[in-house]
Amino acid sequence: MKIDKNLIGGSTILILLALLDEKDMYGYQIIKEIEKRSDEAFQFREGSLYPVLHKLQNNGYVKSYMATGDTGKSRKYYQITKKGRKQLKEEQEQWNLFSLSINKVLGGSANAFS
Amino acid sequence: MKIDKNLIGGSTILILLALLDEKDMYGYQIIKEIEKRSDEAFQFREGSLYPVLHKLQNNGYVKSYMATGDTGKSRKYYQITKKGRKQLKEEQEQWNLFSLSINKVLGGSANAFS
DNA sequence: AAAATATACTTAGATGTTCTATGTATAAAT
DNA sequence: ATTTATACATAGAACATCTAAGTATATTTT
Repeated sequence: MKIDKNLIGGSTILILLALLDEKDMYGYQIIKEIEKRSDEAFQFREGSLYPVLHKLQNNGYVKSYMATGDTGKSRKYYQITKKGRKQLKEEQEQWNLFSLSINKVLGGSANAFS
Repeated sequence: MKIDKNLIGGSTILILLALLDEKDMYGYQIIKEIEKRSDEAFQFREGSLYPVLHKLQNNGYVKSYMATGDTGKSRKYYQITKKGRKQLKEEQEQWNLFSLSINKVLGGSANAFS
């Protein structure tokens, strides 16, 4: 099953910063990695992802550099910054609280998660 | 802490249908109930909630009726429909998968949820 | 009694975000 | 040689939410 786009929307930045906190990655690689890890539940298109990466860079959460890897292709790698790591921590706390709160609100419902 | 609006956005319909699956409620009551259950983490404004209720009604997920309760004030109660309950089930499955997938993606990160 | 606050619903328009669609270009596979 | 996968980019469309304002009644405070 594919997940409704506007569920994912709010957590895009969390996902991106979490991945880049592991290692530097380039855009296309991020798309493939997210697909793989989520068993295809999350699917980003380039037109959706790249503008977000640019926004992250404008906000100072990541910086980028060009590099040519083992292949001949030139790639734009993104690297998380100190400010980005701080933001990541904030986003993780937000996610934990959000997830908890949803369960609280649905908790009153007798057959939630039935 | 208050939760970032665009995290909540994607799950608004899930929350509303889950509440209305418990009992009929009117708009203002829904706002207060969500605040209470989430310990103020979720805060909807009227201008955000009412249009969503109207959309739910247009989609046939809820129907509404006017009623004057114990007070003299006239209120518009919303009631979930059969179609709405079907949608609720779908939204719950989506939420479960979404929540799981986020954890999968973040799972690779050494200090996720640290 | 008057004023202020809480309750209750509504909508127009601004804002913001994502998606579609399209373009460019190279490397690998058929 | 042609197709597919890789790789980045952006304009404009489409969509959703929020702000702000308006209306009206009931309750509480002064």
